[in-house]
Amino acid sequence: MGIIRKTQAVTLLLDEFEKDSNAISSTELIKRLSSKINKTTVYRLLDKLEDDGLLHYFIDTNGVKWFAKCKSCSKSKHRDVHPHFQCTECGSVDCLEIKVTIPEIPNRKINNSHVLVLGQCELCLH
Amino acid sequence: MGIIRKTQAVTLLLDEFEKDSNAISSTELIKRLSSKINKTTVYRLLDKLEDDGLLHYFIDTNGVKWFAKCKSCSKSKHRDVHPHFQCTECGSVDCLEIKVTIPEIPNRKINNSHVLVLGQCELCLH
DNA sequence: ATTTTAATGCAACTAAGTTGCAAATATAAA
DNA sequence: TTTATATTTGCAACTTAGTTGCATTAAAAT
Repeated sequence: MGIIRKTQAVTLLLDEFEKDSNAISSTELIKRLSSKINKTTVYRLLDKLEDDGLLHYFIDTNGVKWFAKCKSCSKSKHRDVHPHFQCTECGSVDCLEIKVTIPEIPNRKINNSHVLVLGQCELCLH
Repeated sequence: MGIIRKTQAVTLLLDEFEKDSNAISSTELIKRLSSKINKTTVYRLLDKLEDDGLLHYFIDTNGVKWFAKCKSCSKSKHRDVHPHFQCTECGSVDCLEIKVTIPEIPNRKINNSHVLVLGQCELCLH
């Protein structure tokens, strides 16, 4: 079940992703919006927006959930096929445009894959 | 800080990984060992054994932490470079022997990468 | 304007994981 | 073999992320 009504909370939440082109963790979002939206609502909206193909998420090596805007997903074809990058210094996360190929595996059917690349981001490199 | 003394708890914990060649989630381990080892100890040992290069872990798309035996890791060179596979039907997880290549990315330094492949395992395929 | 139905806030809850500290136990020393 | 010392363990209490049920609010449809 996705978003049906365009409420204030929906607008406020999506605004955060306009401001910030990187991925945002769910806890960070809850902090940022705490004065305006209840955390329960934030969790529920994130779920729904992910359902609708407007956001996608993935989980980093610490178990933290990160959300980001989808660029070319739809409700039916919602594949966050792109890898994500996390800086081991500042912790920031963003989406990568590169393509990673997973080889076939005998006796298994591959449906999807999640790739998280760890390293130093542009800012922390200098 | 790694394992210094070979206690009963260490033996019991490592036994679980002998019995089960697949990866085991931390919560599953805590359940299995609940009558013999306190959960605090289980968490602490998992940390230490990971430190020592005897176990490695990764996190699945639900945020669940899975541990597995290392085959060729050491304390200094502890890289779980291999991808992991999770069956979307039964939820089981294991280590893959395949090699996945991550291309260079401009303006970033790649240190490591985590690959999780999702699909149907050998058992669930039939 | 009124009705219908989705969305929200709140409080209480669950589950995973952590912390501090006292007691137990493995190892080294005598 | 016993004693000393330092690591490991269990316990209880805590933290933090995320969830649930339900009454209230606010979109949107009539």
